[in-house]
Amino acid sequence: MKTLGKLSKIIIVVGPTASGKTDLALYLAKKFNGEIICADSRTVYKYLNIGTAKPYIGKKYYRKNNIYIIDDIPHYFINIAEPSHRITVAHFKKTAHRIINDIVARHKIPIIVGGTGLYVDALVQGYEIPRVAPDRKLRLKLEKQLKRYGESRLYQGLLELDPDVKKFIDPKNHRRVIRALEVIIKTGEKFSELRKKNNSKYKSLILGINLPREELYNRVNKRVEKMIKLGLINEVKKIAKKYSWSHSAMSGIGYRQFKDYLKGKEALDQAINSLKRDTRHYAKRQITWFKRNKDIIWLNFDGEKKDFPSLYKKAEEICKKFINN
RNA sequence: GGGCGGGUGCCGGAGUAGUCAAACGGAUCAGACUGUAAAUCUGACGCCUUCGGGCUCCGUAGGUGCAAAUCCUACCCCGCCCA
Repeated sequence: MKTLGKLSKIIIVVGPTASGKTDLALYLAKKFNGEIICADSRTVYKYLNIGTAKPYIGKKYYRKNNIYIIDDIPHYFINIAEPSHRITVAHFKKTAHRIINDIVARHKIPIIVGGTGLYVDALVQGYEIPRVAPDRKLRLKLEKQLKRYGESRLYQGLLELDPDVKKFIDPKNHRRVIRALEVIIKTGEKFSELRKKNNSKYKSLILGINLPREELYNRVNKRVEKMIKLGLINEVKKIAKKYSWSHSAMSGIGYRQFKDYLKGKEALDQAINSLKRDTRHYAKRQITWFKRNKDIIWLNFDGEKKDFPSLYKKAEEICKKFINN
């Protein structure tokens, strides 16, 4: 399965939330004639602006069709869905491929910026995602079974169909158990054997921003405060009026933390503290995810010197080499 | 000065003689993850360990008792009330 010919080069910028990915990507895009694709499961949704830290906040931008031109750099995969819809990895992967092809055809460099590790990997590592769209009815049915017969019985059933699942799905992780069953039932094949990787279609350079934990958490806390000042609460109020809390867009950090507050069940500062905490937890999960990817070139941020310029310079150098090679 | 309540692991907070290294929650750390992924889920969390176990521990110091975080005595802190 070798891809013939020259592979297109793409640059990927990853890192935990609030690490400064967005700005670094913008910088690189300007230097290298790039265009940006957001590998982010939340900025895809319209109206969720402040809480998802959309890249255009606080910047000059305009819209052209579905593309956001921020600081003169096109950004894709932003605001393409209503919060009542559900965007999935598969959707991301498909459209990202299309966008990349388009960018490359215009002799520009695609730059993927992403906090959503799964999305990034699906694209870069060529995940072959089982072609089984979520089946609501089936899921409901399985959930009912789970309730009636219990977790261990459902899990045992799953293991009978596909023993290897034991290695990577915990019996308590109902969501994953149900998805595995869904895939197996619909395809008649083993879930564990369907999770495959293709050879990547791209030659990719992955840069990761790494900040000392303490520094990162400080930045997270500060960013939350800033979001509040920018009017996050009003934003959430407005959206909550129109969309149900059960939509997956509303399950995101920055929104669900205000559910109880808006219902008058919780104090505001408590909600804000939860938001900070959940964001920290999220950052940690992202770090865990990216850590295992040995292809990432980590750019270490010096917490004492607070020297972002030299980090940018280093990133720039690495990219230059990559592109000219 | 008098009265009452209380001092438990990083924090909150159970426990009032044996089954207690001490429930539960939070924080923190580590991890899993292929169509909800900013989702969902797991583990560790006094110290040491050849993972069998060993050691230290519930304000401090003594005491009772086979056995104490739990009972007694003194002392030191903290909160509220009376003066």
